[in-house]
Amino acid sequence: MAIPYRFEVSASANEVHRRHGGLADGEESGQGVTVAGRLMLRREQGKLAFGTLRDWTGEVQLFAGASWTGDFAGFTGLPLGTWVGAEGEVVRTRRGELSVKVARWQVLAEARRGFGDKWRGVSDPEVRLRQREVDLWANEGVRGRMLLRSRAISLTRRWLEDQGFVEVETPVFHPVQGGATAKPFTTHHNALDVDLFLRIAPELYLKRLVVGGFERVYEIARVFRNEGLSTRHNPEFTMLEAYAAYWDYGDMMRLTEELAAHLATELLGTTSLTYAGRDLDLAPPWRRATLVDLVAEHAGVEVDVGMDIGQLRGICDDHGVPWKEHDGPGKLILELYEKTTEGQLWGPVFVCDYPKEVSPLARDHRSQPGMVERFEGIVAGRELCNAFSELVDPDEQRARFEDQARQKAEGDIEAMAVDEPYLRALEHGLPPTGGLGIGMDRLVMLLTGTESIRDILLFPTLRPEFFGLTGHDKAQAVDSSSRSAGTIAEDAAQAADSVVTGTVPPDVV
RNA sequence: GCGCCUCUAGCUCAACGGCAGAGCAAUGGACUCUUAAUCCACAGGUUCUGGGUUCGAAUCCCAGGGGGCGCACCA
Repeated sequence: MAIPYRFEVSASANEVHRRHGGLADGEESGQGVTVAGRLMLRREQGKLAFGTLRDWTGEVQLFAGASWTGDFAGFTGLPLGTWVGAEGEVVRTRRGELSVKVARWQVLAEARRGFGDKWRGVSDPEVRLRQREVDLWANEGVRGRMLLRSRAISLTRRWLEDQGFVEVETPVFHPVQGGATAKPFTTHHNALDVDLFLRIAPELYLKRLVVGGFERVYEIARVFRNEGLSTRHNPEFTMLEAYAAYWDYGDMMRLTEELAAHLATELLGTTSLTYAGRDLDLAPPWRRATLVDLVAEHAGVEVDVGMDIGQLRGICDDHGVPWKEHDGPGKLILELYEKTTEGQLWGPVFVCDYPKEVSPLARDHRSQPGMVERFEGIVAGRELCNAFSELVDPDEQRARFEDQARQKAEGDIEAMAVDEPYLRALEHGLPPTGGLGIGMDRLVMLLTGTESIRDILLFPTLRPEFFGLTGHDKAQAVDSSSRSAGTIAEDAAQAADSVVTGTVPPDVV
């Protein structure tokens, strides 16, 4: 059977429904269409056969009959999952299902592997995550969720551009670790013979662009952090960073809440969400509260960066918060907040004003000594964003970097290094600037109601497959060390045969 | 890294110390309005691996492997 090189589609499943939704039961439209997609279900009835064709806009029924369909026998023998192109008149069956009455059809791709249980789908995480192409067909809602992510990113770009922001691309390879405190991945460039870090944040390059006159700039940056995996962490993730000259962190709070509300309204039609079984309303304005006030509220204790270190350690002990000898007052207060308060905040809430000690890139607070103008947006007990009035003073920045470098020398691999090119840029003058970083994956999790980051990443980071094997197959292959390599390769081919599937209502987005 | 849970047919799952099963998929057949179509027939297994206990192990124990969740680190 010859597979064509192209196929002319005149209507998507969704378009067929839109154009012909008014047909009465048993009525024929008199209009022909060609449609294409995967055959997901098949119902045979003697000399009639019904098939459910799915494309990425939805589903439409194929209605075949021995008296009007070419190669009717072949049609009834199509394995589920086959890509089919079909041509025929749009009709509504007597039982009320809008259908393409198939005159001619052809296979556009064979499905040598099935999609498993057509009703229950596939639940094995190994298959769902490693073979996302299978998951997308087999499990309801997966494709719609992934498409929603795509639309969220697209809407974010459009919205920021409407606010006068310009998108840029800055280097992924960084010679100096900076812009955040995190463990980097390292690599090496041979021709230059230099070690490089994969970026943990685009922050410093973006602020250099503000120095260069890009007054409102943003990047949707894939960043990399060499840390653990969890339902909320993937080693590579997507961070939106935006910087606006002449703005402070208060302006950035407004930008954040307006963006989140805009996305929710556009994608879901409302800012009132349900997440993890609880109500969540993203409508602005979000609550603003200082970090120390929230600690007082949730831990029942008043703290201040001016307090005696011994007293703060005692408070940490009282709340079961471990501390280290070299932790200063600011670090202790942050630890206390993170252990006792952050997870309790359902939000959305802007937690404002952090200790200077733990914020090397944020500007001194205009009225609170020892604090900086920084906020984190907390939603559902998690950090959604982090933003500041940016530190613009090169001397102060150098002192903060040197303090970071000291911590690095003491063994803190997450601490920043002194970034001389960045300091040189600051010496050219960074105007007052507001900066913001939003974890886009977490924002999409909120919008899709998913509680695992892997549910909104098409291909999350996983342990690599071995010879195409996973799980116990791999164990067996390794165990059978007496076998030849060829045998293992054959086993791999068989093991890869695990297939999958299910039914899926139309996930029209 | 530590703790808990889990691994049975292509998929989803039963059997919980006594003959390893069902639904779906696949295969063969019946059926001119189906909707997870239905009906009949047929086929499908190293119960993750290795060891142990037992008259007898998918089941209990030990070790290893894969996966999940939680903790820690972090966004």
